Amino acid sequence: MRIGEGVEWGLHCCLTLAWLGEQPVATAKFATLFELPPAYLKKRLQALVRAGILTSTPGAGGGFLLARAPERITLMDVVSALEGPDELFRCTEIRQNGVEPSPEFALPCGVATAMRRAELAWRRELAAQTVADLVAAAPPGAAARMRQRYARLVT
Amino acid sequence: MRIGEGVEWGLHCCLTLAWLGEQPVATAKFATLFELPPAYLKKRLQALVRAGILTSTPGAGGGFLLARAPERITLMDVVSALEGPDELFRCTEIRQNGVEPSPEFALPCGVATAMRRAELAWRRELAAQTVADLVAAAPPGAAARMRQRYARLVT
DNA sequence: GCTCGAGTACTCGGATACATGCTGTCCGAGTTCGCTGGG
DNA sequence: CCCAGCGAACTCGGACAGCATGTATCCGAGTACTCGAGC
Repeated sequence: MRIGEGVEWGLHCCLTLAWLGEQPVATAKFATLFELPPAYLKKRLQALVRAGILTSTPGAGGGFLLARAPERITLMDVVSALEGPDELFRCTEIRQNGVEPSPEFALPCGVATAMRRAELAWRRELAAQTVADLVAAAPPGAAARMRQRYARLVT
Repeated sequence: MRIGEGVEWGLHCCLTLAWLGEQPVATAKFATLFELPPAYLKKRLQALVRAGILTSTPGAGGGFLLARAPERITLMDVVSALEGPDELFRCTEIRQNGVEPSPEFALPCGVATAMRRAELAWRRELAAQTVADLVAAAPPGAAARMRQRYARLVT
């Protein structure tokens, strides 16, 4: 029960893209910025492209770009894109094992319902926060510092 | 990002123990009831013992028992006992990589804060529900059916 | 008939293998930029 | 001086290994019950 690193990477990349503005950022740039394995980072960013969160432009000067405004990218979007649409808790209906079918089982499993209630609270909270909120919550000047850091990187 | 099966097993076992009352239930009984691998199920139940949720009595006629009243066993207890105390989202502070230390980093990471907020909502919802709530939410007669099912098993 | 004892069967407990999925890496297809030659 | 064409470098994209965690299993230590012999 541990969320993959890709989520942290993806969120920081989205936040960086929001800070930098319109210019495409290549995988290698992100990998250098955060000291991450370039090939695997690219794999995760491609998942964000498939989910419609990022757009990718090939060729020299290409890279990744936010597919839509930061206000319209929720943390839920990023998490479900990188971790899959599956739920944390998967009910295998063990209550029905070893016993003949019963009309009682038409009702949803109480254990699953309880677990799903908690999971729903998690997803709701994730969906309520956007990349724009991350931008707003960052300390003042953070965007400028990242832009400078990025510019120095190109040199 | 998938919760282990042990959580589902553990919750159903706790619920069953609450239904059955005071009599200890051995691993083999649970395994037969739910058609689960006995050895592995035992391993998971032992984790619940270590967490102080169940008590175990060795010897013939032994088995597992709830360590305290169902009202005092929350889903959070069971989940953290079986999945470990670690958090879903682990911040590795990649924001600090590849750049000299800065006073900005004294502030908590915004990405981690956002993720933790969602995770806190999840844990809060888990802590708000108890095994007693599962008992109350079950359809009427479920406890009696389980008792009968268990009695038939002993035969 | 009652008590004591050893034996037996059953239980938990921890140490040991296997499988799935996350992590990490590689090479190939396509596109853009820059340079060069000609008009 | 301007333009077209070619080459090269850079980019993404998907297919291929390695490792860690979760899953599954086995054997050993300890305890309660049971049966039998002795009193």
